[in-house]
Amino acid sequence: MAAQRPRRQPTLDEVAERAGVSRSAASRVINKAPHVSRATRDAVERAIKEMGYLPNRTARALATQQTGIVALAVSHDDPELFADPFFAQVIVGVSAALEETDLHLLLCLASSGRGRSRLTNLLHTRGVDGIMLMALHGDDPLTHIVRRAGLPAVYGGRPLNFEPQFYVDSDNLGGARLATEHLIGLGRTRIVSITGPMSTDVGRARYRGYREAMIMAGLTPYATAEGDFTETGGAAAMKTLLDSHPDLDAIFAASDDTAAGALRVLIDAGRSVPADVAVVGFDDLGTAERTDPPLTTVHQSVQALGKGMTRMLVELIAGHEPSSVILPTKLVLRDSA
Amino acid sequence: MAAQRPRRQPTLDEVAERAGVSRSAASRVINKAPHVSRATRDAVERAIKEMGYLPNRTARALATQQTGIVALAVSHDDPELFADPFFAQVIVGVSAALEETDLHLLLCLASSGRGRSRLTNLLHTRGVDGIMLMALHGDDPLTHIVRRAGLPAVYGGRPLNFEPQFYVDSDNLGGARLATEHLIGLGRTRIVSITGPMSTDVGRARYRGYREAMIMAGLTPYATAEGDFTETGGAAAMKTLLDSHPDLDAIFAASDDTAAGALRVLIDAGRSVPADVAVVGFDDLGTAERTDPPLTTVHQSVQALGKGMTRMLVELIAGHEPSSVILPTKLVLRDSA
DNA sequence: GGTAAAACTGGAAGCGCTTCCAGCGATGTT
DNA sequence: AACATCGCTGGAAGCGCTTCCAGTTTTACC
Repeated sequence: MAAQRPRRQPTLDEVAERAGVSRSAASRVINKAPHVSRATRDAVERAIKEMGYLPNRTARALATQQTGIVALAVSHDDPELFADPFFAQVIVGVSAALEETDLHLLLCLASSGRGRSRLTNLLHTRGVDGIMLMALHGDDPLTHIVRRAGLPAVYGGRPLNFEPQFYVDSDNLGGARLATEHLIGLGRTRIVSITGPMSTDVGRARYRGYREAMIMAGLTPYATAEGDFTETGGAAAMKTLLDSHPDLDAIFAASDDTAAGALRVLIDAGRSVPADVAVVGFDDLGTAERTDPPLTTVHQSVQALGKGMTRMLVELIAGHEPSSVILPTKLVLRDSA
Repeated sequence: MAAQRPRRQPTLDEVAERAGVSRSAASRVINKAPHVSRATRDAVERAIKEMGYLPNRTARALATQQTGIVALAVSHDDPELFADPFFAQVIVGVSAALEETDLHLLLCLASSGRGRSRLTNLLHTRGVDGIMLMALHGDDPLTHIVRRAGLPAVYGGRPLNFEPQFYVDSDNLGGARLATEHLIGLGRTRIVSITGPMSTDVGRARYRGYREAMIMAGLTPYATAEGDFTETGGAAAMKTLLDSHPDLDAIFAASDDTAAGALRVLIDAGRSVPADVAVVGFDDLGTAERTDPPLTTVHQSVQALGKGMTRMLVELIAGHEPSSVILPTKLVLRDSA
């Protein structure tokens, strides 16, 4: 048995003929355009129902110059990194928001050069109505590609090299400040930070939050080591910090995975958490609940990020001019601090 | 400053005019069709380069009746479940395979009724050339929707209610057998299984593998409790098993998350793993390395699953008739057994 | 040099839809 | 009763591409 081939769908012409009206009339009722008499509408609607008519997306797209598709591009050298629950949450958020429109989601994992050129091509061939971009490091080539294409574009998070006109971001600065203030409130003074990569805006913002909170409290940022948001990175950083500042009494980690790595090293070193050293993480995307002890952390709503980006893009496509959004973050208290 | 609107791309007509040939000639060179003189090709190619021409996807799609887009549909009542790393891996695999074609990926999270009707509509309006389906329980409405649409479709895993014509699946049966045989080889005899949901093919296949291995070895399947692939489900099942069969000495868990839950309960109950009770899981998607002790488990290559589905779909779309594939699974030894 | 075949070409007809426009009869106004 | 106004209608011209076809030119061969 061969692959089941699509059976032919009826066309608008056929519907119109059956309803005894012109194609333009039929088109009008489908698009709920004005200037359609009751009789015409009924006739067309009956024909549609009887024939099971559904307008052909492609044809409509050609006529309206709107594909009804938006892209979500994720840029990463290593496609494995896509397995980060962060992206899953973004996608869930985006999908949820899209469900209220009649747009569909095209997912581009544009890691390799090939992936990027495919994306470039997609944009220039008008394959999508707009694009959402995630996870851009310093000067990701994607930013240039997208700007050149001149399509509606929104960013999730901010790239480092320029301030995009339209973006949604979590309040990383505020969240980091919150975390640090909490540690300070606990009476800790020798608070260190394991940062994210300084080549990213997130990394820097969270570091700045820590720093600012310390200074505001009249403390000096005690020490810092750069991590990379991963558990192993966190563990490594923790080791060097423990070497250089053995008397540290609290840690602000730029991500929960980082904190998890730190936790492991800390326990191995015989420190008890939170008694000897308090630690707070950032993200709250699952890891935080699974560590031992569970992490006090800064929660960011990644689904909200996805929703926000989507709504913003929809606005842009509709020709409006949305303004960028910073989503609030909040402290979640668990056992590690 | 307003949203940057797309600047007009040159059309094929303009290219043709500039090259001094007819539109059909220009089209031929673009599609590398035969019967094009050297002179014509050069002229057109120069014009293309000079004007930065790229063919409009939608127009081409309308003319060829091929959108160049394939859908990946994920069906789940709870969109949160999409956060399972399983899906991320599938997507990575699919993307990788797609990169060698000029197809793009449309992602459908068709959970709610609304999501499903959007998908139905997408299929019937010929918005995609084919579809890949994941994670279908017993009689997911999606299967009917897809069959009715009559588009090329491939399944990842097998639904319960019918044997799809085209699918890619992991060798769940064989893997479960492998795991159980390993436990038997360790000299364990009172081996229990925490299964997956019996409303899924995966759940059943893994159970059957366990059962068959036991019987083949002349043992009787010692006891069984139904889980749901989650950690909490695993923990609950473990408790009941520990109550009813306190002398159990090994566990085959139908997933690593299940095993993780079981592990927790086991440790809390004072049993040591693997000394008192050996446990092996299934999946090897990250969890297995993070438990304490790390899990011996059955590895399945989910990326390969994604790639396989994609290649199969591409074949189908091309009009060929691929045959379904069962991907091998293998035992990965860690510390829990 | 004459013929048949092959290579090339442009015109035109689609693909299935939207939308502009001119034309029509039915209302509303003095 | 004459006029402007409005709602409704179908014809026709797109949207930007592919592809069939008939016609023209080249080539190959005797």
